[in-house]
Amino acid sequence: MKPTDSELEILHVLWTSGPSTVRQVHESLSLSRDIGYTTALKLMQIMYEKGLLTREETNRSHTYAAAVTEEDTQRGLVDRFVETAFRGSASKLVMQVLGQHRASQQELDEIKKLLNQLNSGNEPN
Amino acid sequence: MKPTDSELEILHVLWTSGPSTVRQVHESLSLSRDIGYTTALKLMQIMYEKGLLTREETNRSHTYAAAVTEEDTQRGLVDRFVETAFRGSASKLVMQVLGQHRASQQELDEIKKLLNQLNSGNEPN
DNA sequence: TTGCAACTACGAATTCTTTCGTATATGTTT
DNA sequence: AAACATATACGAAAGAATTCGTAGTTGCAA
Repeated sequence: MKPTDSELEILHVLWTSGPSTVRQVHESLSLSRDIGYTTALKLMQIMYEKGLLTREETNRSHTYAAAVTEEDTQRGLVDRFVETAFRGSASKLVMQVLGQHRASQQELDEIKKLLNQLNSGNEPN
Repeated sequence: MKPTDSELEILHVLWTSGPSTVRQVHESLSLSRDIGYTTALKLMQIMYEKGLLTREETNRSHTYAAAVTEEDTQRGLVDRFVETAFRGSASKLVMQVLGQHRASQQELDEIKKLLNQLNSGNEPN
């Protein structure tokens, strides 16, 4: 259920580029790190067996696609992360992230808007 | 550098309870899951070798303490997590967390306050 | 002082992830 | 058709994490 880091890399390519062949995924991965073609192949085969990917088998080559959505996957990862790293305290995680990473004004505004929605019924800040 | 999940469990006990013997840590871990005494011992020995724990050796038993702070550790974990799970987008992570976990009014207020600080110089929301 | 209880050290099995080499099949080009 | 490029499948090695059994030491109690 929980994708490993390598698996996440592959999922990201597929989420971003849509259904792809091993070659395409491998080329994409190669941009950011050293990885052999058969390594990528093997990873994708295993992910297929695990149900993380679907694939369409043409004669010549297979076309793989993500079997899980980015949203669902991130939700699961966040749950796990809040639990293991912050002992369940989501707000501590949020504080930590906000304190430590630059966000654009627009992003901050979006977060504020969301907060206000979660907040509806209380006097504005 | 990156503690595993098991190592985080142990660090949490030490952060919470302060310096402890293997027995004390083991008892604490036993509350939440099945784990043998020598398993806890081995984990702590390895963490000591890795530099994650310090220890004081009395004749009879050793007293272990966390060699890293909770803050520093969480900072590192967050960095890694933002990178692997959210491709570097901290604000997406924040949105996801806020949307998916209940936070108390007080926590929401704290987050707002922090946002306003990050924001100083702009018209209030 | 003899023996029991509690402790450490260590080796080893298991499982998971990542990696790649090699064998083999299949199109394509000359 | 022969040779070449490109696919897949598969086995296996290497490294990390987790688990626990066993051996051996040490303090304490009867």
